[in-house]
Amino acid sequence: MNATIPTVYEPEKVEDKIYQFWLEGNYFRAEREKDKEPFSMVIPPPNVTGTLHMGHALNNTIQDVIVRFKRMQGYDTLWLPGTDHAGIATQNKVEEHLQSEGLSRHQVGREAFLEKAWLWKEEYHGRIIRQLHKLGVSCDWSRERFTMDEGCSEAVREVFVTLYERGLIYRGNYMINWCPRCHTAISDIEVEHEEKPSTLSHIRYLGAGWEGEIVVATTRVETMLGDTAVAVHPEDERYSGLIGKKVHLPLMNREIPIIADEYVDPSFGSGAVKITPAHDPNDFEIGIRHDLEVIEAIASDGKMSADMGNYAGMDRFEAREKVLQDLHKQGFLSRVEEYSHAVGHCQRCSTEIEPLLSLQWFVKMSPLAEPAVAAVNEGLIRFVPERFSRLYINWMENIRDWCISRQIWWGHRIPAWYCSCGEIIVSREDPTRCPFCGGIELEQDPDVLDTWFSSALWPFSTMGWPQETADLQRYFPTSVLVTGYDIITFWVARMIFMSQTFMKDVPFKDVSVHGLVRDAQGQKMSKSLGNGVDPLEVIAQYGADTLRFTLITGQAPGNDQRFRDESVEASRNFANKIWNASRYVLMNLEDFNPSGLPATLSRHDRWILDRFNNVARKTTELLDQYELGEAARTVYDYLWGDFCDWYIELSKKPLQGGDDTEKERVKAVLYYVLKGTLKLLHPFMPFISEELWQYLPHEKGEEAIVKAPWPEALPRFADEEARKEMSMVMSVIRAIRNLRSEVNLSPGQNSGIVLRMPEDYRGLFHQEREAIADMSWTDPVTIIEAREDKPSQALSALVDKIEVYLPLEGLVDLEREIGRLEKELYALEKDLNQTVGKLANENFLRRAPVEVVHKERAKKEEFNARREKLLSRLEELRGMSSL
RNA sequence: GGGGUUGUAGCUCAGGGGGAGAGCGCUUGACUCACAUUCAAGAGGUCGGAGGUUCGAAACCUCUCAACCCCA
Repeated sequence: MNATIPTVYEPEKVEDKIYQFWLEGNYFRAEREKDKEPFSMVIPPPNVTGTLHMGHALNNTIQDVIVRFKRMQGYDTLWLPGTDHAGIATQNKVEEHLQSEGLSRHQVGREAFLEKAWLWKEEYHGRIIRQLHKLGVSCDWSRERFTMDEGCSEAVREVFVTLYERGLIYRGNYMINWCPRCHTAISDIEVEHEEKPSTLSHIRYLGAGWEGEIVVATTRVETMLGDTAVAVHPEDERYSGLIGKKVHLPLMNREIPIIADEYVDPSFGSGAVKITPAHDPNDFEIGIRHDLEVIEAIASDGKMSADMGNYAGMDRFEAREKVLQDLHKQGFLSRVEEYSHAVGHCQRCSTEIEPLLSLQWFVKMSPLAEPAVAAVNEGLIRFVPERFSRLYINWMENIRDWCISRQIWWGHRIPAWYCSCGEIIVSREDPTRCPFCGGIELEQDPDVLDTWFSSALWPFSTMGWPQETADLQRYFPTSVLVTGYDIITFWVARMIFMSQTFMKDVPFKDVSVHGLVRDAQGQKMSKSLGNGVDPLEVIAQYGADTLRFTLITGQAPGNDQRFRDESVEASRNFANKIWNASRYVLMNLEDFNPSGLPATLSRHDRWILDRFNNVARKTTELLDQYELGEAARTVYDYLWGDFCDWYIELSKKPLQGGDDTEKERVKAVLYYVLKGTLKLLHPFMPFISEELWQYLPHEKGEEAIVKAPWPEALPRFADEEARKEMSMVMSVIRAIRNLRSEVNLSPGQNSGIVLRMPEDYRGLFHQEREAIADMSWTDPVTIIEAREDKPSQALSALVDKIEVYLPLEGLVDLEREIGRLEKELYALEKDLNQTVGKLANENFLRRAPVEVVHKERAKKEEFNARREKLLSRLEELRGMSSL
């Protein structure tokens, strides 16, 4: 059977089969096991708009690593999956689709449109779930949720009504960000600001009833049609006499007042600002303070409104040009200059947003923000890395009310009804008659809620709230949330205050924040640039484990990473390395019955067990700290460097030529270490580790690695002696290889080697003679004592107090050898001087920790010894060359 | 304007108060019975710049330059 294992790992033949095996075994199912500690997470629900991108792949891989680790550690784990209805984004997609059939949503009608949207959702939902399966994530699919399913919708309704009852949701006429293309209001954070070249136009407003003029500057000329004041700073002496007087508004034939407000920056431009309360958030605030008239110059379709005279019905950008021309013609344009300023764009469709006055629903934020800030300040919630808590707090402390109504159809419809008597009814049940007047002519608000409103409830709505469920009892609050820094304000912040309000608790204890996946050039992956790498294609070509390992090792907590083909190949090679290391072990494990480790172990065995011990401890610590990249690299280095390059190589001789006890011993160690290593690897590379696990002989209760117990560092395997001795032996082997390569000896070309060393090293090296010979392709290895003669013609090296000689009668290029040794001496003396300098410093001796001083002394001694040996060797060679 | 991140080998990046690291690339040698998706050896860096703290700084602090990001 083992002979049938291919020499190259073929993920495509393994992954689907293994995932099926896990699903059938119900390994991902959270069982509310009372005897275990709970560990829970909710997935950041992917949008049902499209397909999984690299960011999803990273986010979900991180979560999967964490949850698999915890599951193996014996926690009662729940990872709850689901998807998000993504209001505006999905609606746009469905509308686009309709458009391709020549239809608009208004032609189709609300009901039919929603039917289409649900069909869309079904299709893309299925696609996304299949993609997550491909990634290998271990979610509890029996608990999958959707933000618009019945339960989540009930939660949304409950929250809306309760907040309304508490006066925390209100309807008001306020300045909102309007997307003329999506035809809906959007919240402040859905606006993306982009610096753009533009022009700053200076317009002359002539005094009305007084001589003179005031010049105001604006980038949005067309809004002047809606101006209702000119503002100056109250202490600006230039204008002190004019406050309260009026100016004539050009083109519109209106007179508007000159007002004084602290908001005005007197150092900017002329120090006078035109005020358009209907089209600028700051102007709106000033309008309220001064009780200014509000004139809407631009309508919600992005065209000039009906009472804008000549400009009525004109597109806002067209109107800008026209107004500018007219001002110029009539002599009101003082000058126009180049200017760069930030323009708001719709996050979903990139249309320039228009600040508009509108009747919308809002969540009153200040009472909610305060405890939400406190939760982080008091450490109830911990951001990892810590710096993201500052970002969160900064945002929360400057928060404005949250506009939650959206003028679209796809989403949770606002549970508010308007009665002909003028009253508003907000209710948990759909009302049939008005409780105020008894009337039955009720009309539900046509708008739906911001998608993030339902996402904000995700950690508890998915567990059954508002019902009191066993899952809530058991798994809430969740243990950790894994998310990208780009949605801390959108999502994380809102979950925190909603959870505090309705669950009287934080939604999660830790927030593990990761960065973005960029392309190889460091640019953000985006559809418009076409530089996105499809995770599914990477999986198809290299396998899911490879993709996962690439994403995890490329990652430093909270930092962006670049996705490069070279890294993918490195991970693929690593997977192959694991595969072949396991093949080697399996090939040697025929007729092997696991029965624990033997009592007597060789130095090599003790060494690899010590190494494994260390790696298990370090990996566990790093995973506990969400340092996934470091953890993965730790396993990589150990598996490739220690296990493959050294232990496996060292095991070959005993397995081929050793006696039965020796063979059994090495097999037992190989089996033990490989099993442990596969376990350490499993969270990162679940498929290959499970596949190989299935090939290994099983002990009872070990039928799947998913459920195998996480390796712990065992004190009895800590072995400093083996560590030290092997380190010396390995250094000698490296030194020999080095010497041989100096003279281009290939492994096939045998050579003897002579090791000269002090008496107390001899025991160790006699025991390791064979290993040294095998690992450095030399034979015989001769060990002599310090007082014995060394070979006359040889290359030499020094390891600690051991002299290594590669005898090469008549073949030594003396000049070259002298040059090599001189170079070594030079480097050595540099180190030595540094150490000597330190030790000559009294402050160092007095203040540095004792261990450091000891270490420095030992270094000096070692360097000196090496230096002396090098010098005498050089002298000798120079003597020979002068002959 | 406010806040943040990054700057370490040719490239991409880890690391981090006490002897500069990895992968890829490059040079040399090897089809060595797990693996050429491999093995062995090597070259390559005053750790962006300047001050400071310290016995000791590439690491901590301040300033500075550069690139990027978020918020107003």
